[in-house]
Amino acid sequence: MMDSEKEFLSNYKLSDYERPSVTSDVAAFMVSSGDRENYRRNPENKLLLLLVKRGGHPFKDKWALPGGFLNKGETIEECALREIQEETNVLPAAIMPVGVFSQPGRDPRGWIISNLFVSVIGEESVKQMGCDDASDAQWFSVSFEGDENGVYDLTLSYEDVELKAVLSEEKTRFGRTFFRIIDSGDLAFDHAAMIGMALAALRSEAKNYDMIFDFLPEKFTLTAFQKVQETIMNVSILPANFRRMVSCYVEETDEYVRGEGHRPAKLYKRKK
Amino acid sequence: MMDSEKEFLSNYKLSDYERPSVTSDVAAFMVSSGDRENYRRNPENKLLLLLVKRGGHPFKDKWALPGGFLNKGETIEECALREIQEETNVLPAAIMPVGVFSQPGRDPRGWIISNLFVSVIGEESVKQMGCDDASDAQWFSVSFEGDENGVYDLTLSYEDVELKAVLSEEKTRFGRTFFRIIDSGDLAFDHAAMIGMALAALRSEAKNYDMIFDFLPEKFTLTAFQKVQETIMNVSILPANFRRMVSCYVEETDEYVRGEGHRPAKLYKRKK
DNA sequence: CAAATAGTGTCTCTAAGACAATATCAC
DNA sequence: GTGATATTGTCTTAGAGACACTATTTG
Repeated sequence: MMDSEKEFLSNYKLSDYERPSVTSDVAAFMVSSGDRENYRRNPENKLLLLLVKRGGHPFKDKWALPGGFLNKGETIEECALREIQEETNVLPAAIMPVGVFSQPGRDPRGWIISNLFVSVIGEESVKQMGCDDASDAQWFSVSFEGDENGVYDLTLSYEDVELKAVLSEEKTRFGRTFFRIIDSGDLAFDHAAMIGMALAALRSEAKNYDMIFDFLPEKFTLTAFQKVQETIMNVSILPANFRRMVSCYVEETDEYVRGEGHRPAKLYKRKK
Repeated sequence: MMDSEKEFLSNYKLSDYERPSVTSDVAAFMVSSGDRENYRRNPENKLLLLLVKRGGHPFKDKWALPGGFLNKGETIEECALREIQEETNVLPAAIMPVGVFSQPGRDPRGWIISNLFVSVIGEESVKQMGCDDASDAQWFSVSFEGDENGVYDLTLSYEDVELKAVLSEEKTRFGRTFFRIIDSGDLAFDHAAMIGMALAALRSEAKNYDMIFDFLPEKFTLTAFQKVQETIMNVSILPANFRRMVSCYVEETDEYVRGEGHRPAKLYKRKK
């Protein structure tokens, strides 16, 4: 007879059942300001996603989201932060949970459940760390557009590497969107579907402006702010309206950006 | 030397690392129409949550969300649906993922990660299955209100059982809300925090109207629709405005509800 | 008729989109 | 001055909240 909880727990064994391995994978995004085509024109922005080239089987030489196995004593969030720091040397300010992937057979190595996160990294912090072109981790520029039937083309490109995947958008009864893989391209595992969900989560979150600050340095112009928003959402916004909408989230500084070949822009910072 | 992926996988072993146990837990909600205080007055609604009384250690005789361990070969969603069906004999139309709880030490039995889902069950289907008062599974009526400091009182009551927990609302950098337990009341594990998150997810989702239909029978009056919405969101809405807002989600039938002591109401059904 | 809910019409206010106009710099 | 961005002002429109009003039934 075991009466006390203490006694019960000291005799308790979890190990009779088979257990899955658990991973955290991260879709880390960055917005980079590209080159300017003209000395006085503002640069175009690109949305970048970090991928790592797999060195071993399975999916050897294919590209995958960074991630790794959960260690005992850490949360899945800590695991995600650790993995992204190992790849980039940057510790992101925050990560956002996107979903759990537990479909049997999704990983040929066995029973593996993956927790997907989105993280946002500022261009500044990545530049400081330098970028090793020979590394197996690279930032790919993202293009993700859907047609009226919910078929999305995902194109990821970095120098002469171009990964193309095709996804089909599905809705759950609760209105959540997820993606079914039509063509995985050269992406490992079910990571094409993960990237789709991560992009959808990123775009939906970007409406709140709050997360946009993670892409920006401490002080920024409203135009830079707007370009980041437009790049993520893949839309264009009239400057007058954008300024009105974000006015309650930012406050002026007394600094300006000069020497750009046109009217100087006031620098703002996040309010509160 | 292993060159082929096939060869690699046939030799691959996942079992060298310790692995966590994984569960799916479900916050199953129902809206019941209570008694009417007056022969011609419409009944008040109550939001109900299904809890099970724990028969064994740990947390023996405390109340918990229904849930159980993930089996090999099923997704966490299938596991959640299976668990809710085992407890209620009802298979919900849909479940919604809410979050993953992986804090070390959250379960005294060991390393256990829990996937939380919300499900919505129609009053009709529960009534059909009958309700066993001697069962260890019971529907508790929910009260969940916060003050201006983000401190929430969660009260769950069923007959003479009253569970009271206190939670503090926290925001992640990405604007997600979660809850820290101040006082767990008589709820097992970290389930008080889970219930808080489930309620927040339910309320946020209820804004879309879509999920409200899962609480309703196939044909319903607009007033019934509105009461469900008001019960979940804990707000009150002017009928004229509510009708305007939902008009695009419903379509008329030619049936009426008569004999209620006042003007008959037209029955509607979900559009498309 | 009284009590209650069912259902409609319309005023106002606000937030977002469109667009015009002005301001200011580097060259 | 020219070419570019920065910044402001205002018209319009869509949607939500408030509220007054009418309609219909049962006891």
